[in-house]
Amino acid sequence: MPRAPSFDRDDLIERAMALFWRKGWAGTSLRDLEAALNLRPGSIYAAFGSKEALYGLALDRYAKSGAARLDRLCRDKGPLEALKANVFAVTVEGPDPRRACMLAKTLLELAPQDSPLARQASNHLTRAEEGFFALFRAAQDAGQIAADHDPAALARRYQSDLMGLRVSVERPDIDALALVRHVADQISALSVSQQVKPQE
Amino acid sequence: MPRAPSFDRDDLIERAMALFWRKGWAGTSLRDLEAALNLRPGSIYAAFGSKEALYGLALDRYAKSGAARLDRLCRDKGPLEALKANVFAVTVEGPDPRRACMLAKTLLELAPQDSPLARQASNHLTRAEEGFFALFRAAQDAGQIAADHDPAALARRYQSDLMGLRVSVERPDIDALALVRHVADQISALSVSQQVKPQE
DNA sequence: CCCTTTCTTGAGCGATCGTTCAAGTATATA
DNA sequence: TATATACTTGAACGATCGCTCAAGAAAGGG
Repeated sequence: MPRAPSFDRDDLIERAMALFWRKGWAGTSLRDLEAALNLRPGSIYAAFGSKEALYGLALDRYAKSGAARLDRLCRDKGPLEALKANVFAVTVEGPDPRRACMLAKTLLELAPQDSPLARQASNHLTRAEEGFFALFRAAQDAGQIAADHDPAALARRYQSDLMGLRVSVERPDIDALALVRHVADQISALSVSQQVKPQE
Repeated sequence: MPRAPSFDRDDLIERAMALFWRKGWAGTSLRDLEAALNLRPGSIYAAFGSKEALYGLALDRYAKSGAARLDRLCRDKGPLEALKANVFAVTVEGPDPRRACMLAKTLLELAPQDSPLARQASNHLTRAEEGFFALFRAAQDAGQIAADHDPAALARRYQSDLMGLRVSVERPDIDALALVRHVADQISALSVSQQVKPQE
């Protein structure tokens, strides 16, 4: 049993994720990956099989780290404050701010060509929405959100708002903080009953 | 002065726009364009100069048609109802529903590589936001929106919400109508004073 | 009619894409 | 130390990319 691989597989996926996230699927060439991973093409294909498979692993890694961040925030601050803090975390704070969601970018780029990666991204988004739902329901159970709000609707809306925010903050000429605060304040406003009923 | 071009330039740009919008910049090859425009490469380059120049014309066309739709809605329904109707028009109704905004797709795909097309898309988004601002202010002047709302903040937020919605509705497995209604209802709720002040 | 001017064609350019694989290199076991 | 078994390398493959250009086709003016 000779010769172990000289690289750390997790570290490679992490670096591939950063590259794919920033430059997109078509914008990232195998040559780019070779440089970022410091690996020759043969090694990349031996380790991951294809560019598509590596992208899939990067997607999984991205989704997992997002869920982990939300869990951490919830343990520290409780459900409602976690949802609020998460908005700031993915837009104006943190190590990777001002970047659109990788799942959204994947969906927009690859859904038109029916790529399995688009379905994978959509599945991750569904699971993320379920996570938001759990937090909104917990917040409601704790009395932090008025009883006449629907946690499922809030979760759907929260995710949509987050994606819109994260597209917006990629623009160079926008007041990101003001926009993010506007969304965060609306989450705080959920503590009181909604003002206007949905129209028939 | 012999031989006029056998094609309608506006029609070509329209068809190129539809293709670029759906498949993106990198996802649309010159071969795809040749087929969609029924033109050989020489003619395309004689007429437009480059793939990039044609994409730029498609972006302008896209932005212009969006502004025209909003103007039309405003004439028919007044400012606030136009903003509401526009949400439905670009998501669940119309001839091109369930498609993300072409400006947003351009921004996400090309901003990382500092393409002039990304700047062009961002400029169009800024002008669209100014259009939203004008309508929110008009609605406020007409008494349709409570006085303590800031039209600039509403316009910024409206655009962000719209981009989020339009990413969301590209997903196959989402209740688009419920989500869109949630956003539209919130616009209706602007008629009453905001409940919670922004935190310091 | 011919001539001039413009538009149209499509073969094919160099570059780059994702990918393969035979050859070389390094390490644990015997 | 010798051998077996991986891991690593990088040249190069066929396909496709955006794009060019010389040659052919079409239409008004004489």
